[in-house]
Parts: sequence; C-alpha cells; structure tokens
Amino acid sequence: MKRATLKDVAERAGVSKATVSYILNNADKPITEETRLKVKKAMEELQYVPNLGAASLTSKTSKMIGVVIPQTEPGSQLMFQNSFYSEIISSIEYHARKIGYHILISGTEVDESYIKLIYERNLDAVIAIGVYPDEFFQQFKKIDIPTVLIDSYCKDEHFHNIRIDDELGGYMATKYMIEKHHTKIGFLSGVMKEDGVIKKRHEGYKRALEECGIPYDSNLVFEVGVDFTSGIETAEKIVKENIDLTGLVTTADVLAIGAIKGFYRMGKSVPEEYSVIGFDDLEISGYITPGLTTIKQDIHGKGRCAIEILEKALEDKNYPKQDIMMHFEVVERESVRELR
Amino acid sequence: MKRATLKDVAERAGVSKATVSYILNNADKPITEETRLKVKKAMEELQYVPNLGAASLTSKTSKMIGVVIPQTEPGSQLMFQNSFYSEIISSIEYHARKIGYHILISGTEVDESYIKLIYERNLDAVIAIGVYPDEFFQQFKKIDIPTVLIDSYCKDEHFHNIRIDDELGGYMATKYMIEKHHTKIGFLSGVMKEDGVIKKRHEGYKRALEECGIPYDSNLVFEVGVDFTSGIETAEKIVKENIDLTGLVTTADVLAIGAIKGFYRMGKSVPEEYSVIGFDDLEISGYITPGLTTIKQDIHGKGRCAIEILEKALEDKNYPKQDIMMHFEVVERESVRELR
DNA sequence: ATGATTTATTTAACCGGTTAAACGCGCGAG
DNA sequence: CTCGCGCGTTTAACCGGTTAAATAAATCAT
Repeated sequence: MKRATLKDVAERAGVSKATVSYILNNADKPITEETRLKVKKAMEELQYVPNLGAASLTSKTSKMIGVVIPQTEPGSQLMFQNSFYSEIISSIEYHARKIGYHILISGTEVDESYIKLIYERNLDAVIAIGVYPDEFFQQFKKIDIPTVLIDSYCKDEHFHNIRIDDELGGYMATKYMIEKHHTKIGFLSGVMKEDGVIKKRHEGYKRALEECGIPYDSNLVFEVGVDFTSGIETAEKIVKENIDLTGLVTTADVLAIGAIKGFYRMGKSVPEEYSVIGFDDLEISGYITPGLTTIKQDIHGKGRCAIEILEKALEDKNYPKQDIMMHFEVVERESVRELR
Repeated sequence: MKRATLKDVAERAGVSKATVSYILNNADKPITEETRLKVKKAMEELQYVPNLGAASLTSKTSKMIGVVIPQTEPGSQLMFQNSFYSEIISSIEYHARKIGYHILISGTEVDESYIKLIYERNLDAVIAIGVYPDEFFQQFKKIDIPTVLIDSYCKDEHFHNIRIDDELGGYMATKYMIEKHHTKIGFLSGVMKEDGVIKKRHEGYKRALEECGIPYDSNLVFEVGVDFTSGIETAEKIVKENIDLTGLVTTADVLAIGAIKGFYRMGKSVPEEYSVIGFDDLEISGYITPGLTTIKQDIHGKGRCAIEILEKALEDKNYPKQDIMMHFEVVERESVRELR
C-alpha cells in the first residue's frame, strides 16, 4: 500500500524508467503514441505523484520561489505586521501556483541564514520585498539565481526591480491636500533610510510644498515606525502639543489609520478637525470609518509582475534585467476635508 | 566555485561521508571529539550547507509542514481574505521555524491537488485551518502524516484538534449585549454549515437569549459571507428596512467592521445608534474608530499550539491525538453602548 | 592469551528521480 | 547487399545525502 514510484510505473507499463521520465516531463524526445498511452495509463492506475525533491536533485530546479520580507522587530512573531505584506504575498502565491511553483516565505531574521535557506531548499528564484542593508544584497549577488526586488531602491543592475515613483507619490499626496486648501501639512512616516522609499516620498512632499509656496517646517515631520501605534502616538502628540496643522500626509495606511484613532482618542475627529491621507490602499482602508483617502498602489500588480519576470528569467538565463515602475493613483474617500 | 557537498567536506576532513552525515545530524553515534572538530572545521571552511532535498530522499522527512486554508472564492487571488489567516500563519511560521521546519502554504483550491502537494513535496505534517467538506478529511486519513485541524469540527479521532468552545463564544457575546441592556439583538454570520463553527455560535446566541427570556426571532439572523462587504450590506439593509434591533452579534471582526461602515453610510453611528460586537480580535480591531468590542481569540496561541503538537507527534508516532480547547475572553472597547 | 564487547569509522546500497550515451531496428541511398 | 541514419527506447551513471551492516581497533573479562 506504499506510494508508487517512477520505477513502479515503468514496470507496470513494461518500459524503462527513462521513458517514463521523458513522458512525465514532456521532454523533447520521440515517443510512440502507443507507449505514451501505456505509461499514462499506468500512472493513472497507480495514482503516481512524482517526488519533486528527488527530481530537483539532478534537475537542479526545485520549483520553489523564496519570498523575503523584512523583519522589523527582530524575533517578532508577527510576520505580516503590515497587511501590505499579506496582500502582496497572496498575489505572489497565486501567480506562482499558476506556473507550477510553490513559494517559501521566510520570516527569517535578515542575516546569512536566509542565504542558507536558498541553498538548503535549492530555491529557483527569490522575491525580496522592502529595503535591506546593502550587505544583504551583496550576499544575494553571490548566489546566481533570478531575483526580483520590490520597493528596494537597490541600484544594482544585477537584480530585477519593481517599484513605484515614490517621490511622485509623496508629491501627489501632498498636492492633494493642498488642493483641498490645506496649508499646514504634516508628514508622518517610518524612519528614513538613505535612498529608501520613505526618503523619496518625503522629497515629493517637500517639492509639493515648495511649488505652492508653502514653507517647509521640520517640526511637522514625524519620523516614527510603520505601525498603528506610531500613528496613534503621533496624533496624540499633535493634539497634546497643539502642533499647528490641519492635514497629515502619511507613508502607509497603517500609520494613517493609527493617526485617525489617535485624533479620535484626543476628542478630535477626522476629517472635521484633521485631514489624513494614507498610502498603499490596503483592503481594510476602504472599510474603516471614515473611509481612508489614500494613494492606491497596485499591490496585486506588483506580485503578478514579479512572477511574470521570474517566469521569463527562469527559462531564459539571458533575460535582461527589468526595471518596472508601477502605476498608482489617489483614491478619494472620506478622511480628507476640503477647507473653507 | 561550486557549492560544497557532503562529499567535499568528507574529503577535506579525511573521513568518510557517513561520518560527516552522523555529525551533521547529531546522530547517536560515538564520534571522537577530534574527528568532530576536524569535520566541523572543514564544513566551516567550505561554507557547507546541506541539501535538504537530497536528505529527504532517504530520511523520508522533508522538514516542511503544509498549511491549508480554505479558498472561499474559487480561483480567488486573495489567499488571506480574512486577516485571521495571516495572523495565524504568522504564528505558525514563527514557531515552525524555531523547531527547524519551513511551512508551505497552500492556496490550492481544495481538491485532490492538495493531497498531491503533500506527496510531491513530501510534507511531514499538515495544519488545516477551517471547515472543509467531509470528503476532504477522508483523503487526509489515507495519507498517514500528523495532521492538526484548527476550528474544523471534524469529529474524527484520526486528527489532532484545536478549537474554542464556539457555543460558549456565541453565548458570551450575546450575554454581553444583554448585560448592556440590549434586548433586540441581531446575529450576523457567515453561512452555517452542519456542525460548523458558525452554527455553534448561533446556538450560543440562542441559548443566551432564551436564558434571559428574550424570544428568538429568525428575522434578526443574517447568514451572509465572512467578509467586509457582507457586513456593510447587512447593516445597510437593517437601516433601510428599518429592522428593529439595537445590538448586533457577529461571528467575525471583518463582519463587525463592515457593519459599522454600513451603519455609518446610512447615517447611523456606532455605538450611539447601533451596538456591534465582533469575534476574533484581529490586530486592526483595536485601531479602528470606534474600537471594536469583540471576543478575543488567542490566535497566536492556536498557531503555537499546533506546532507544539506536531513537534511531539513527529518524534513519537504514537503520540495520542490531542483535542485542545483554547481560551478566549471579551475585550471591551467602544462599539457597544450600555442602554438606558 | 583468547574470545567477547565496545567504540570509532567505513563500506556500499539505496532513496526517486534525470540525462548523456548507447543500442537495436527499419529504411533509404549508394 | 552494405552502410549510414533517424527513430524509439534502454542502460547506467549520477545527483547529495542516509543508514544498515561490516570492519578494525581498543578494551575487557576470564
């Protein structure tokens, strides 16, 4: 009652293992229709399922793609602190499955041990989401497998890149506030890393202000963490310290949602007293009250695109490195009020 | 510049492959400290990383655990429609990693192809979250690997089970409403399956009503889907049709959040005009406005517990089947108002 | 001193596939 | 009639480990 192997199939069909293997992989070998049928029948009868692990031993391809996401808090149990990750991973998994790959998600602390995972499991490709220390990318360069970086701002042409024009995103969000006649606009973000997503958005924020003749005030910039709590605390601080602003541009929906909560806790309401604009457009953002006005990224598109690139790169070693810029747009809901 | 294999290590250390293998696996074999050191040194120098795929060929253990989640919408790209899944998976991944396992998440449509995944990848164990058709469990019984069912209500003693007392959960939520002096209490849930989670909670809802002398009214029971939209639509319907209730007991936070949105859209506010209680306590639930009063499940505990069971079951084939009942409690926030 | 044990290590078969090379065969060309 | 060739299939080595069994050396009991 044991599980059938390729050998069993071969014996039952009265052919050699090689023939079965060729048929299994639709290899480019001449096979009689008759033999093919015999073998297919045997597979059917034995309910044969190939052992991918064994196959990968010689074929050197595991049909698995690694997905790396940053571990903000080392040792944290929460892999998906930010729904952005779960949404993008949903999409990656879906499209990977369509082309016969499985994904292996790494909640690994970012260190050599991730490279280890690639070796251990013989991963065929990697998708890394987010910003990492340069050293991390150096390690990846050594292993020569197709790698897609999403939102990384790594300039190395050794990798495929998918990102958005973050500067423009920051600009658009700020501009939107200004169009609603806000002039005292804060900027709430995670910590800015050199050449990171957040820094770019911050530049866009500054450009929009400048363009409209609004002086930049560093007291209105809040560099915290990318989580609900940071949003709450900042909003509370704004109210408590009576910081003079009416609009808040944020770099993540979780920050915006937190800020709304913080204002509310201090007895202030959104958008009546404070306007808030998010970034990402998480699924939840349309369902909170008030609905969050935000910069909608095509999160699912990013996942799909990553797999599309890998599909080509996996079959053609010389597939040129891609640098994809995704589209985004403002979605208007209720968290920003038009002044006057 | 190729990657080192066990054979390379053996040669460099001047011992046989077997010795290296024994050392690698901390096998219960007598090995001189001297040899061990030599081998460790060689591994170090060659930066040896074992190939788990090759190992699993003979050892029959892949060090991978499959995680199945229900695909509500067939063909849906969204694997984590409900954050409940991403939260529990975070926890599973974290604890699995601690004991040296990786997880393989299946967004597979639930059919024979999942069983196929188990075979293909030689999975060592499976964790299935949610309710499935009986036929699905029958398939799992055939493959003899440790299986933990979370929230399944499958009575088969062939599996380990982790769940909560859903009847009591429904009861507590309803009772809570009643204690706040609500008497017209609706029940908003996903579709009830025979012996499913929702049915049990519904029974608890009825028991609480009965116990307090409140007549059960099937017009106040809304069996929809477990998603934001269903929540919104139901709330809108309640207002539009002027259905007479002041409190809404829901079976999921996403439903509750949707309902709050729906009420708001119809110009009604929570908790002033309608009180809503959720179920799960997702991370977001504490951060929306108003904060969601809900039945807090120990989501992370469920994940941890699943891995704890598997750890034991994997090392002891005769480890008895567990049936764990997790704890839960009401967390009070702002979505329920005390009447009068 | 001898046989029995124990300790440390090696041998070699095996896991379930893949794949380069070899093989037998029928057929058309010379 | 023989040679060369393409077709369909098989042979056998190999991938990178594991592990039962064998072996060699050291320790012990008698």
